[in-house]
Amino acid sequence: MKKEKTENTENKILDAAKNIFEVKGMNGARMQEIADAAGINKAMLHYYYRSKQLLFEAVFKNAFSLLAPQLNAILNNDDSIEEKIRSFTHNYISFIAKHPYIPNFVIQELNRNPKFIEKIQQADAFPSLDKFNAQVEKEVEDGILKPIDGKQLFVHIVSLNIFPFVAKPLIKGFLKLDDKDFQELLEQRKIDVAEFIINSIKK
Amino acid sequence: MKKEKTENTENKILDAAKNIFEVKGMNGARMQEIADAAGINKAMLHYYYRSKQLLFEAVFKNAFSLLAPQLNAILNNDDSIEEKIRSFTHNYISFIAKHPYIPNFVIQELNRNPKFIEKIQQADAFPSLDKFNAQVEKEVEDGILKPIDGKQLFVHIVSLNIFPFVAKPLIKGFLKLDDKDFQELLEQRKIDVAEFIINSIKK
DNA sequence: TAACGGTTTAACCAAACGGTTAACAAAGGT
DNA sequence: ACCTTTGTTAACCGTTTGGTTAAACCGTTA
Repeated sequence: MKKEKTENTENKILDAAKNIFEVKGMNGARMQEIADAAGINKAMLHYYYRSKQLLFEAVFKNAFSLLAPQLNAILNNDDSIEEKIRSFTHNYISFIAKHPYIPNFVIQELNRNPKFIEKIQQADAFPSLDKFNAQVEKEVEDGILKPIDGKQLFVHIVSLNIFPFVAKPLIKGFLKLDDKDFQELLEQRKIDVAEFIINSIKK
Repeated sequence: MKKEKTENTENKILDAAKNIFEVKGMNGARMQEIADAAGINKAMLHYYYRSKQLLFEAVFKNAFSLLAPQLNAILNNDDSIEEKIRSFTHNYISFIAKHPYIPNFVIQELNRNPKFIEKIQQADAFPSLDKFNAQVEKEVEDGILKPIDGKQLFVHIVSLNIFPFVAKPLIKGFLKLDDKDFQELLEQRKIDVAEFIINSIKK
């Protein structure tokens, strides 16, 4: 039937485009390459998405919308800061292991065109730090945490969790690790990173 | 005189290429753009560097050779771990503020072509972690530090220091900061990051 | 001053690129 | 049966790309 065909082709395109764009970026990706990966004619890309730019934006928004809920989870639930750090660290590293190209893709493309973040900021699920900041402030007052700024703590958390994925070749090089060693390092970090953070901030 | 002219042109090319490549990457940069920025004819690029690839590699090695000594400083001097963390954090953030495009450039291009790191590993000044690891082990034994793996500590340190530069647009977006706010956040991190790490690992 | 070498330029080239077109096929409605 | 809409293809198009070429430029030297 028509409808099924349509959805199939559209999804095949988006899926192929995702794989190519996430690895090669906007500048490195070729429309012909995406068409080949999707097993269709190049003209179909334009039929469904009009231009490379629009196809790319569709892929980018998809990738970003996978990332955002992970952050929202830590920012807006009712756990204590300590629990949030533990669960986020564990979940995030597991999540990225399933989507290894997303962090680098998002960061690379946001650096290429920083205005993208403004477009996305207006979207529904864009994470807000307000609750997290207030919660840190309260736990500091209550004597649960040592004095610390919520924003800096947030940057600490995302840095420790995301950077190893973004800088994988660099870290593999410095530490002289093969792929297996690196995987084990990440596995160990699911525990170590949370301990490391909590160790530092808890009274 | 001939020699001076040569050096001038060669340097003008390398300088222009650096500015363009570091911002746009290998795929985003255009030879014509580099020639324009250098104020010379496009053919000169090929006269001096033969191909885009070779010009790019010259730029990349230059950038990497600025980064490496920063790491060697922390890894191979005779300070205590605590002193190393303090000086590295302070110096590194200052250093990158002067060369803001380098971390992202190096990481982006290493992800595009992970084999680059192998070429560079054979170079003279490539940092080695051996001394740092041994030192961490010793300070743990001596009861100065809580038990921690040197490799993980190293990843913690570089993550906390480098990631904010790489993910600048992302962090600006999440924290709703303008450029001035972000600059202040980085300035504050020169102190906060070292405190944060030491807080966690010192007995 | 004429010949030489390294340097620089304008013009050119083939390939690759994103995008368009026109014709055709398949499906649905009437 | 016929027309309309939607989906698909091959061939094509203009532009941009990295790279080349042949000739000119210019200080040096014999």
